[in-house]
Amino acid sequence: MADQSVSDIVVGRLPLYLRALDVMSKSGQSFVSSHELARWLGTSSAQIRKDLSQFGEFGVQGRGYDVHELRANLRHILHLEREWAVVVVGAGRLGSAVASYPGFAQRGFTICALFDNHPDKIGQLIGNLRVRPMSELADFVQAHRVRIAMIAVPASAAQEVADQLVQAGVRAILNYAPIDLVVPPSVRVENVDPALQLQHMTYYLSEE
Amino acid sequence: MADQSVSDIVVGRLPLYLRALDVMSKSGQSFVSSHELARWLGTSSAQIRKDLSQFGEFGVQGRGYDVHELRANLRHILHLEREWAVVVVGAGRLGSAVASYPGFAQRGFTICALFDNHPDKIGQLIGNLRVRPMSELADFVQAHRVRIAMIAVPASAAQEVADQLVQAGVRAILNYAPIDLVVPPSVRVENVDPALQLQHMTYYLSEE
DNA sequence: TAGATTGTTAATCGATTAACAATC
DNA sequence: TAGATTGTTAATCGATTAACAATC
Repeated sequence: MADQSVSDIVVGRLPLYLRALDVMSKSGQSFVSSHELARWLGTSSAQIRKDLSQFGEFGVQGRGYDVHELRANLRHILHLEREWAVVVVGAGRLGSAVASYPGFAQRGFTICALFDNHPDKIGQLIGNLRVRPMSELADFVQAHRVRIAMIAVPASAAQEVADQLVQAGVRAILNYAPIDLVVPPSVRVENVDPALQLQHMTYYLSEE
Repeated sequence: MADQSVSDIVVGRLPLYLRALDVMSKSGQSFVSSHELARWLGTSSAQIRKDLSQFGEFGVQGRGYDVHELRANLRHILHLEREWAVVVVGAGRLGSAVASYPGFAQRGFTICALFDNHPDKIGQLIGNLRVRPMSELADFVQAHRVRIAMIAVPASAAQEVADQLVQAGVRAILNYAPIDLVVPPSVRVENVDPALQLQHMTYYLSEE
């Protein structure tokens, strides 16, 4: 009922619920029960009801949840009613791909700048962004009040980049470098390392 | 001691330990204590010792763990002593980036084929791979005994691709499409959806 | 030996599940 | 009203942490 302190694990499931609701909404479905949503997502209906109940009473007994309304509520809870500006650091192969990936803009994240420290990269046009030198990073982040950054530099440079981003005011980092960043507790970090996910799965694959 | 049935959450941490050991190994460190590893990874030493103890007794009292030896043990446990062949389905922007990303090969995953069903794409050279038509998928997977696939097609096509992959004998899928795949219990799926991770973090960002 | 760190047990903590009264 | 599904409580389950004897 009150959201005085919701577990991070519950918060992490909300975007998943939202993604499912987006699809249902597009397909014109107007109501959904916790059972149906659970089947869709491969969880349990009890978990969905429990999770949602931490933030309010969004359902209707006997009917389920209004898809459009629940979607709006989740977007509000997750602060997704606004556009978020994001900077990308690293304009190599990975950084370029990340910066041009249309999936971010579709879900409310506008990539507004791309930084690199390599002279050959600076000034290049990637997608519709000109690569900027690292020396402009702090000023840019402050001037545009950017709160979110993605790191796509080699592991050896990632921590230093993270330090600079935090110093400049970034509060959330999506880290593509295969290394554990050290940041103050007020800054969130999420890691993307698909090779790690493959290595998790190979445990279950028998040797040929 | 016995690995009769280790929780998936523990298995998922092993690649993280391995990644840290790779770095330590390269920097020439020969022993590491659970405390040091925990500091490095931002976990607790008790958790590391508990996790590792599920698979054997790898440490030495008073000294810690031999970096090289523990690394070898983890690689063995995770079935990473061999190269794994991987196919990528989807040769769009995302699939191309994924197929050319050198991070997979570095960690033992060889991308050996790239498939797409779009006539314009088929035959194109991406990195050193020629894009193959979907019609060749099943034969290729069977002939080369491929067990791992990555899906990088639009959400609307992902489930059908997954069905074909499973049918052909794939046992582990890394899914880049923003949708929950339905597969038999013998097949593992891991999802990559960075936008979801951003949406998780925005919860903690105050409105401006 | 003295100091350090493991592997493991027991205690704690938190998350998931089951069940059901409330109610649309 | 009868049927369905919520929100919530209590019970279960599992994961993390603390502590320490064993031992290098």
